[in-house]
Amino acid sequence: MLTQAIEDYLKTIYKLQHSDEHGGRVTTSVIASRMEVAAASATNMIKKLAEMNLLIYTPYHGVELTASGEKIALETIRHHRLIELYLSQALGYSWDQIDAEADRLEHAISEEFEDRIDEALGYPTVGAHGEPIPTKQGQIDHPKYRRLSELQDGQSAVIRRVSDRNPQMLRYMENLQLRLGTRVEVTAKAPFNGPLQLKIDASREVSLGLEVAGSIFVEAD
Amino acid sequence: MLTQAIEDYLKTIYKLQHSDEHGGRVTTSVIASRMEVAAASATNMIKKLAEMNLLIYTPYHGVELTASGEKIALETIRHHRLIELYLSQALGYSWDQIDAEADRLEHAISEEFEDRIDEALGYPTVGAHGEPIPTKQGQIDHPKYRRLSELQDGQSAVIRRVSDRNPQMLRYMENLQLRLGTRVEVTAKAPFNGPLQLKIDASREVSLGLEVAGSIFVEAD
DNA sequence: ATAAAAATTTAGTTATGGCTAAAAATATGT
DNA sequence: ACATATTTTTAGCCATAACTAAATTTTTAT
Repeated sequence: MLTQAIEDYLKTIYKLQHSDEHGGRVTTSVIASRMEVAAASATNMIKKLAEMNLLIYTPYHGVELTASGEKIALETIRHHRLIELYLSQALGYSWDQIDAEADRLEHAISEEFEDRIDEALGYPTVGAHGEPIPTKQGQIDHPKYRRLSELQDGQSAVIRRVSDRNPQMLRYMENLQLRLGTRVEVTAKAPFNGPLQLKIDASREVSLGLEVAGSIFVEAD
Repeated sequence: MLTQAIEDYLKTIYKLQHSDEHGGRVTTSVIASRMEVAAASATNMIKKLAEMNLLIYTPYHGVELTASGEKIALETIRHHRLIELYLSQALGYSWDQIDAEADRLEHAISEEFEDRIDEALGYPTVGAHGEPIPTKQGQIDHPKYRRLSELQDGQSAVIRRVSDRNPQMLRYMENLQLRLGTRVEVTAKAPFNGPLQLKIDASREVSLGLEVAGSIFVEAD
């Protein structure tokens, strides 16, 4: 049976596998910390998922999803991202509210619901924060955008994705009108990991800390 | 903590208390049968709910919700009926599909979601099958409609509510275009619990079995 | 009134998915 | 290289909510 917990673990593991942060190695502690459970709890679930052939588990060294594990992860992620987009497009939710709501709804909806909101949204390929939405067949691409924080002084770019990890940060970005598709230009970069000066939509100027700039992914010209 | 199971039991008990079928006495076996669990499972949960002061439990004789139990039940029912209506109005679901979907979603949505679909629907007071929607404050009225099966030959009435218990029956009704607000006239009643002859919207004539007619609630002229 | 039937509760088991504490394995620093 | 620190696993426990089988209570029928 596919419980909510199983779907959550697989989703988390998939995202960890495809994030550049951990160098591909997805360990018990990283999973436990993302899931906000004790390491022992993660070990237990990992053993169970290995038993179900949803991932390959090398004790003490980490996990890797199998094809069927990845399939379930992508279905869950598809649900999540379609729901997020629906919440923001159809029900007027703001950027910072959609993730938590979708986290609960993603396990409760049927295929029917998935199909209907997919249709209502016009078969979108990109979610509310700019993440790719896996197809029903489990296809997904991983466009490599640069972090806004990596741009050089004078470079101009368009916002393509934002990290959805921190709701407060999302609210901050929204207040600055940093949205998907917004054009930004780095007009100055302070030294010693200082903030960067940003021109938004060729009009307003703001100063942006590196933590925020590192959570914004852009396509440079 | 309010688990899904607790909400489901309270909702079921509330509905049983307010149905005319069981003469007010809500017993373990009735609850167990509606919840589709073993009687022993129902006993366990009832004891737990009594412990939580959500109902008054007289062993061997049945249960009665307390004010706080009823409040939770009505919140759950409100969620359920708003979701059902949203599924049918905004996403084009048919009568027979909405109950099952809402049964899962009702436990997953936030107050925020409730408020937003309430607004999107224009603050409705009646659900997709004609049931009253409790207010946010927990108010609800119980209009007493007559069953279509109780009408006499020649009587005319308007459909105000249908039972949502049987999806197949709901599909059958939809096929006959028996909807909320539809005018029906009993043109003949066969003896020995036989079917009744019905004129729908002053045009089509159909023969309707008593089981279906008993699941349709009308307001007679 | 009492025996049989039906309903209900009790007792004990199971699966899920958390937890802590202790043991074991791996990684790190000198 | 080896002692120490860190990570991971094992062992054992807890809560939830289901189950079956047996015991008990209530209801029904004679």
